Amino acid sequence: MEESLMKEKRSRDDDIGGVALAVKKDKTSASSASAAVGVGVVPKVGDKMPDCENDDMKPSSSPGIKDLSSTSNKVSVKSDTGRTEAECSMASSSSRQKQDDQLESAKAEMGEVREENQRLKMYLNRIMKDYRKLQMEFYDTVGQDSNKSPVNHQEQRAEEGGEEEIELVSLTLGRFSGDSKRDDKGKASSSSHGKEEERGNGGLSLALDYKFKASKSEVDDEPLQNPIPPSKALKTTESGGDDEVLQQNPAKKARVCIRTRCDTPTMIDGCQWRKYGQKIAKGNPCPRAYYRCTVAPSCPVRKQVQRCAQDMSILITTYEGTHNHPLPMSATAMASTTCAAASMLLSGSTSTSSHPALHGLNVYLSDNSKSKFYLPNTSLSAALSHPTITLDLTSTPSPSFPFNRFSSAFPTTSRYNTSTSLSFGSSESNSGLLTYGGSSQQQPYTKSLIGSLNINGRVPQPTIENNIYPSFMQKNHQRNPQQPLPDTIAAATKAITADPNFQSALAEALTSIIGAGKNGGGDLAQKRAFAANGNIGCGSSFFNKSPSSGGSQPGSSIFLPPHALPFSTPKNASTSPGDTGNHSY
DNA sequence: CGTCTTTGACCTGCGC
DNA sequence: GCGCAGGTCAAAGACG
Repeated sequence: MEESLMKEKRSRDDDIGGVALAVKKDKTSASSASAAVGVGVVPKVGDKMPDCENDDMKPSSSPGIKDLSSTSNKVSVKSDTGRTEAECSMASSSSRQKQDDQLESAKAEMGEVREENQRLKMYLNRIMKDYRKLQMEFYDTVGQDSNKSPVNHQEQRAEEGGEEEIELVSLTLGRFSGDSKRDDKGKASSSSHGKEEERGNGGLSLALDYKFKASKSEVDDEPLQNPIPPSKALKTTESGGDDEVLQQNPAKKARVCIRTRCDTPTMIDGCQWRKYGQKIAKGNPCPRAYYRCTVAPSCPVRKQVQRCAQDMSILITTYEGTHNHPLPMSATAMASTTCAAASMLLSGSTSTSSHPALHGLNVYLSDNSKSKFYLPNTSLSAALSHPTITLDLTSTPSPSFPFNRFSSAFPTTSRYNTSTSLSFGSSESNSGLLTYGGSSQQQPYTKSLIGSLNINGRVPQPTIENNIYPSFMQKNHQRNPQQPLPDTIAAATKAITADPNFQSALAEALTSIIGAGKNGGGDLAQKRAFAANGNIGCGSSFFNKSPSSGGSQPGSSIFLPPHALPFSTPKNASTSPGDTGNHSY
């Protein structure tokens, strides 16, 4: 709204400039005409431009519409064309009269434009005032709610302090503009590497965005970093890191671990992976599979997939590295999220504020002092050689989480003695996939999913064959009546993330958004997502498509049947070639 | 026949 | 220095 107004205002300003330019143009033409006369060119009949050459008639840099008249006054004096001064004076007089007319009309026009501009300014100011007023009301509401929890209390304190971030939840599909830093250092590998990176910088990225409005420079936070310092493999392919990464985690690889409930062998994230190894890790009877990105031959990104020892239904996928190639559109969602998580991890941030893609995902950060930050359900650890951030998509946020859950799996060190967990909350859903349909068509990426998802309180359908998008808030109220969930966006976020079907629904919604516009399927997907009784359609056809039907299914998600055995990895378990993005994990 | 997975061997880092 | 565990390599086999 604000932006459009500014645009409009700018447009008005341009109009003003156009008028001024037109005036100058007239003057210029007059000057050139007079100059032509000066060299003996006969002016057209009826052309009342002065016959007298006059250097003063040349365009002046001054606003000087009045200059026209003033220079016209000198015409008769300086005339050297052989005409009498009287003739020259008559011509000058008529010319001056015409110019005066033009001047008057131009002045009148400018006056009108100025008035309109003033009106628009007032209108803009009024809207800005209303906007701020509403903003303050919203903050007040959030502040009241935040009193009920230490997490929100901190937010309120931040608001009151005026220096900390003030949160605005928005789930956005947007472009990341800040990959510029990532690729600066190491491009030992292919020469096209950098170009691809540059190309990718403008690509679509998709993230759950929890923006801190009114916070200085937080929106334009640092570029998404490559969380992975160079590994042995990376040394020859890419630098794998920026200075900050290297400074903070020298010789350490940052990883983003994602826990999902998933019956499929691997989490389908839209990227192409090739299995290159498998190991039985100590303490876990389930083998750990090692995958490498095969979208580009030199891509250093790896991922590890392992079942949780405690709960075999939980799939733990660990990403590391940075894609040095454009990503399939369907892979950008996961890439952005994990990239943001890694970025947060590597920036050493104990606040989510610097990583918008993680905001709104109920992230707790905790340290030894037991003080809580706003990072529930995200585990952050550097226990081993790699700082790892865990995004937990499996469970409902718990106040005691994650310390009990991850304490054994991710022992902390003195330096990174923090536990951060990020939860989408899906304790029941068995669709751990985070698959987003591919599409090459650009969409109005910056959408607020809060609005777009159209949460309307409908009862979710029991199966994915139907619209499964539930009333997250209502459902959450029913499930946890003791938990106050006030009617605020923060509460909505909490409710959304706590809902078991959120993953699927969100994935579908994002699929719809991204996939829309590429073809009919995309449009259909969008319609499914945003129409249909206000529910987010969880397009059953998408989820029922077999992965074997081809890796390139624009606008489709892939749902592997639950009977698939863990680690009986199908070929092309996660493929989605298509459009490009560029992301790091 | 090309691609991918499997799997044992090898390498590397870390703790003792 | 040694052992352990994680991670990677590469040959062999499977599959379409």
